[in-house]
Amino acid sequence: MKMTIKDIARLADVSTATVSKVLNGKDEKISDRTRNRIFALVEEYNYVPNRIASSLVTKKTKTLGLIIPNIANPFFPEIARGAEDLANERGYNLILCNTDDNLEKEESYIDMLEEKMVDGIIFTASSQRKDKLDRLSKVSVPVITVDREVVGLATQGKIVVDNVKGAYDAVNYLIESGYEQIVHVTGPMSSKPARDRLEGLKKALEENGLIFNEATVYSGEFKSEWGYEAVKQIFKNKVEIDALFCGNDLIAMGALKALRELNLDVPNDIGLVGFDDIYMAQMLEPELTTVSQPNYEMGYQSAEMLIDMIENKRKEAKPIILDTKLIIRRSTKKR
Amino acid sequence: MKMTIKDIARLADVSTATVSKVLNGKDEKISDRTRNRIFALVEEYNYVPNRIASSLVTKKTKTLGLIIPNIANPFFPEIARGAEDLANERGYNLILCNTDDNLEKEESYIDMLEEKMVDGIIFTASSQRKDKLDRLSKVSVPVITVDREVVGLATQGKIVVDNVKGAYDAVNYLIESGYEQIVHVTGPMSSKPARDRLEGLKKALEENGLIFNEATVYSGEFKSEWGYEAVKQIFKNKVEIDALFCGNDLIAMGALKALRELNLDVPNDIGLVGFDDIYMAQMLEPELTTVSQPNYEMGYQSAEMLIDMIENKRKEAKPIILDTKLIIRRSTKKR
DNA sequence: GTGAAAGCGCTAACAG
DNA sequence: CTGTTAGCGCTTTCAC
Repeated sequence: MKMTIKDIARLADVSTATVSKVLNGKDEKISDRTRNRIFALVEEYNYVPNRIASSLVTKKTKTLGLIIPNIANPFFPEIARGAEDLANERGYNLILCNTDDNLEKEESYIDMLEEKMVDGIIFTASSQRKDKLDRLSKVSVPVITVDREVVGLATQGKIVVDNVKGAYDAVNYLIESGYEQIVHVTGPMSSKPARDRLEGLKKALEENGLIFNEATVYSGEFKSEWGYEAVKQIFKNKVEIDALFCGNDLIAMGALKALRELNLDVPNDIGLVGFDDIYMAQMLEPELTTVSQPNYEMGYQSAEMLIDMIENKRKEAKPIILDTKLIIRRSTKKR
Repeated sequence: MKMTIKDIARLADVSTATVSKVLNGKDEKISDRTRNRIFALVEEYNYVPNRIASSLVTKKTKTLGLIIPNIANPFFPEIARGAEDLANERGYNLILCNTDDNLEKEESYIDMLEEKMVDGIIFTASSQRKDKLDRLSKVSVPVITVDREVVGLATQGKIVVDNVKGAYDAVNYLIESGYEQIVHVTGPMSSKPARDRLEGLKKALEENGLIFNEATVYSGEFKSEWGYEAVKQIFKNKVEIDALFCGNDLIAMGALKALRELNLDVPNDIGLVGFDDIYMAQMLEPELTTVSQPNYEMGYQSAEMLIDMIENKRKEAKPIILDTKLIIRRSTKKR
């Protein structure tokens, strides 16, 4: 039978208030005798406090929502793990929500999370269109946006990576290595990271006196299938291209597969660079040169920022911009 | 300001009981007029019901716990995704817990989940030792164990994969292909899947008239690092070996890397087979022959079984044993 | 059709 | 040092 605080109180011959104080460590003025008696009873009867009941009065659930497009996408597990680790350290739990980049699912999860009275939400948005996301601006708990920021959502916390610089570094490195005809295969331009990475690419080209050509950008999805398809498409016609800068590692993986089928050697015929440094990147043959994103760190810091906001340890949430790092492996070489 | 059911009741000039009924669809005998009035108010004032409060009375949280070793391990995201999908379909949420195969963390998460009154738990255990897991047998909600069963935990639901058969098929195929000196690099023997896969290996050897030799089993961890290290270890001495059957794909990936460094060709010098068919397997060079596990399905079915149990739609939970499938790719060949 | 009232299990003043 | 009391926001009989 399930024990309640009342049962323990009765058995210990004290009031529920006393038990509550002891259990919550607010027991400076409780005698050791009763404290010990209570703990013994709790142990003996295997009493488990009902946090639902206490949440109802404290208005804190110690639960956060984590809204991401898809945990099965290798980009997100590290973020989730980082967030969960920090949350756990601070005594919070995480509710996992997969949206498939679908606005309706996003809104429905936000509703559920609010109903369950989560203390805050970590959110990787599918869309940048503020108007579509006005549901988000009505949320009554703190929200941290991670990776893909929601433009126009001013009041909330934000953790992003410097995608412009990351792409700039990568392309710069390609050019320095002697690659000259760089094609960019990337995700949808509705996504901020895709736009930022494109911007970094342009900047690097310009600074090196190369002209940017719209036609060298293949925008599709952040998936390996798209990388594969794009490469097949690109090489259907005779083209002059010696390097592929991919919007993320999944695209690069698909591209690599297609290049192999086309009997093109990486890095000798074509230099290949990805973005993200997912675990897989180092397992490819050749190992993939890529731009590493601190995913675990992003998750960890987003949870930290969020909990700080919840507990008022941080008044104003200024955006955190994390640095990327170019990881040079064997899919590129000096020529 | 946050609306409560009282506010809506007052505004609609009805009792909270009526509002509650309408909101929960128990409104057969409520007039359309009041029903509509209530819905209008809910809309207008953006009323969000407090599920914490209702959980307190209904004793249902519509929340499940998902306890896994590590979401960053590529084996688990698919399971998590499957479980979350079904949960979402049925109106449940999932709390994510990473244990790192650590018993203490497992117990602490179980405690947290019970305190938060989850309706059930999906659990991938780190250990098979029943005695150490007696915390689990005291849990007051339904538990489904996935992938790694907890021996001796009779009353609960169970979803596993036929690891014996999976391994048997793989090794049988290796032998049929002409490989004869098969070494097994696998995870810890404290894990049931590792033991079962070893059993399948033995069975296949025996049936083919080959003798099994303890010394050909390298038991370590289910990680790529171990696969790498094991191969280096194996080839330190002159050895006769023409195939590597790995306990999982991560191990196979590490092994592949080491083999490459040793200038051994896969599949010509060495045939390589993994287990799991994680997404990465098809991206390797050569693409990895492996035993596919229905991970998404496992997650999905475990959540389904669990929710059925919670809602009494399933009285007794008989174990579900899912089939594996040998996926032949280019890391093995007929010789 | 609808409402009054009791209570879910806990915390938080405040009083003593 | 400890207990009394009054809720938290909701659901659920049962009565009208």
